[in-house]
Order: sequence, then C-alpha cells, then structure tokens
Amino acid sequence: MDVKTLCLGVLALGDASGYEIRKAFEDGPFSHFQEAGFGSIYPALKKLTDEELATCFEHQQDSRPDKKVYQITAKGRQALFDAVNREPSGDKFRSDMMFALFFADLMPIRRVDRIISDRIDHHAQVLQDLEACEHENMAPGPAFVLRFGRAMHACAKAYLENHQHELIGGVLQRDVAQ
Amino acid sequence: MDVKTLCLGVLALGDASGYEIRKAFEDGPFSHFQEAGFGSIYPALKKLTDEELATCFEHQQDSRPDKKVYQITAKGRQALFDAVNREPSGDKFRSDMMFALFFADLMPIRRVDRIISDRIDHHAQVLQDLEACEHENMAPGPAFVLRFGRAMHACAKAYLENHQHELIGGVLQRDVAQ
DNA sequence: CTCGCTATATCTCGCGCCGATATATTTCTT
DNA sequence: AAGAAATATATCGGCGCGAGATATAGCGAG
Repeated sequence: MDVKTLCLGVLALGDASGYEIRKAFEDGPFSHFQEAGFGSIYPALKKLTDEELATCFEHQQDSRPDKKVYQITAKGRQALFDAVNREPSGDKFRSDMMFALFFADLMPIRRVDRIISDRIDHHAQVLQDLEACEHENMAPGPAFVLRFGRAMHACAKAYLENHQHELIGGVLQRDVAQ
Repeated sequence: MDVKTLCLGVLALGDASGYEIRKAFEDGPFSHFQEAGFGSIYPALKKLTDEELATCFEHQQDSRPDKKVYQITAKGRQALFDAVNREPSGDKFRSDMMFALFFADLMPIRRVDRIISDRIDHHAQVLQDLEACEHENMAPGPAFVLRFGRAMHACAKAYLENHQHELIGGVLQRDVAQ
C-alpha cells in the first residue's frame, strides 16, 4: 500500500491537511497498522492533486502558515475502491528489540530487564489509547481493525510479562556457569 | 536496524553466502521479525567487506556461479555488540489487509470472508513452521524470540477466527439496510 | 526423454519512502 | 516571562524494496 493510497484512505473519512493526515498515522484510526511521515505525505499529496484524485483549498484565515485542506474527488474514491479490492500483500512486522533480544547474551542482564519492562509499559499505553478510541456506533470495519490492534498489543504485553523472568533467568544461569 | 547490522547478526551464527543470508530472513531464525531482500543484502555485504566487518572467501568447487562465503571479523562482532546495545526503536507493524478491512464496506462480503480465511491459513502455516524450528538446547535469546513469534501468530489467528463472523454479519446488516 | 518447476547463486536499477532538518507562529505550561 | 509543545508546510540525501536479468543443476510428471 503506497502512501498515496494511505492518504486517500484518510481523506475518505473527511477533508484534512497534510498535518492532520500525519496525525491519523500518529494517533488516529490507522496508527496501529500503518505509518507515514511528512517526507512521504507531502509528495503524495502533490501527486494526488496532479492526478486529480484530490483537490486542495487554501485557508489563510489562520495566523499560522496557510492551511492547505485536501478533499477526495470521485476519481479518488474510485482509486481507493480499486486499491482496497486488490489482493493485500502479507503483513510486515519488524522488531529491532527482538533482534537485540535474540543476542541477549551480548547484553548486561539489567539492560535486558529494562528494555522488556519499558516495552510492557509502552504496550499498556497503546492499549489505553486504543480503548479510548472505541465508541458505540462504529462501522464494522473500523471496529474490527481497532479490536485486532487491542488483541495484538494485549498479547505482546502478556507474553513479555509472562516470559521476562525466563529470559533473565536463562541469561543469569549463563553468567553463573562462566 | 539497517541491513548491514542484520547481515552481521546472521554471520554471527556462522559463515554464510548472500543466498543463505536471504534464507535466514525467508525461513530461518529471523524470519518472523525482520526481513531483507537481495536488493539490500548484496550492497550491504559489499559495504561490510569494505569496512572490514566481514571477509569474503570464494568457493568455486560448485558448478553453479562461484559461491562467496562471508565470515564475520572481530571488528564485525564489536559492531554487532554496539548495535545490540543501542536503544532499540519501536516495533513496526504494517498490514495492508487491516487497511482494506477498515474499508470493508467497499468490498463484497465474499471477498472479506475469503481474505480473512486465507490469512487464518497463513498464520496456521507459520505456526507450524515455527514449531518445527523449536528444539531443546536453544539459547535463551533465540528461544524467547521464537516463542514470542508463536504467541503473536497464534493470537492473530485466534482473533481472526473468533471475529470473522462479526465482520461478515456487520457488513451483511448494512446490505439488508440498503 | 524432455519439459518445466524449484533450488542454488549473484547482481543491478529505479522508484519510493524515511528521518532529519529548516522555518515560523501560537498556545499551553511552569 | 521563559520555554516547551502544538500547528503547519516543505526539502533532501540516502537506504532499501521489488522486479528482473542471468546461469546451472536436479527432480518429478507426462
């Protein structure tokens, strides 16, 4: 899914500026399964207007830099429809922490412990945010996706909590053996 | 974690060719939390030898193209140590399927159903592969990471199985309402 | 027996994207 | 009153991904 399509998805929920689109990936409804930074959003928005998949209105009433609000066009909705109905590619998961923990024997035990504890806290925070997002009258799609995120973060948190001691214990044994 | 470091990680487990490094991300011990293709591995290996973090031996005994076997150096082990002891960045999860399912109301119900069923099968397959990987006498790090992968895929599979009907039902209701 | 598929093996190219950075103002916090 | 955070747009360099080129061996189906 390229960033152009991702932006189209955000715009399908309502008009938005580049900054607001960014927030949709930072905090908003897409935050737990897609991401995009300014470096990809602004060029994508440019292409989108060039291809007439979105239009741009400049609102200068703010004292801040002119706010450019983008709106999806009928052609844009069609492009989103086409993208959604293409075969989705596989999920991608990348974890630098898991790579590091694979080599846990190269780390001081205290560090292993701290990294995992920090990550548990992080999952707890995300879980709280996701629960705050949920409300009644959600469409089936967004609700399904939100609850999936909740399930996955809860699972990761539970695994780390239940197995933290095993890793610490295992590495400690190595230290004693040496 | 750049591909250079990822390659160093594979080489730390034993000497390998570019092709074998690829397999470590396709099937091997890193497959469920990192990925890298030839387009990134070969340039990374070149840089690694330039910086003397790895050395290269050419084995021409095969009838196939010369096999270049790479070996990690002491300097390379130090670089891996440094990378592992740097603060890991956050996990990244990207799912085109979840993006599509967010807009489930733009899809025929049959398609929604089929996509989810296919994904359940996929998780089952990965789960089987991961279980086959597990054996006794695993170091604590690799074991922890492998079991994490198992837990996450089992969780995703269970969620999809338990909530598939809700999404189908929800979208059906919409169709009846129209 | 041969056709094609899969596995082994290396490498390039272009496009897309990410993180860092620059810039400027307002509003909230201490 | 100072400073941090939020609002807002934009660029740039480098990394990396997917697709494809190239070549050979082995294996099973027809």
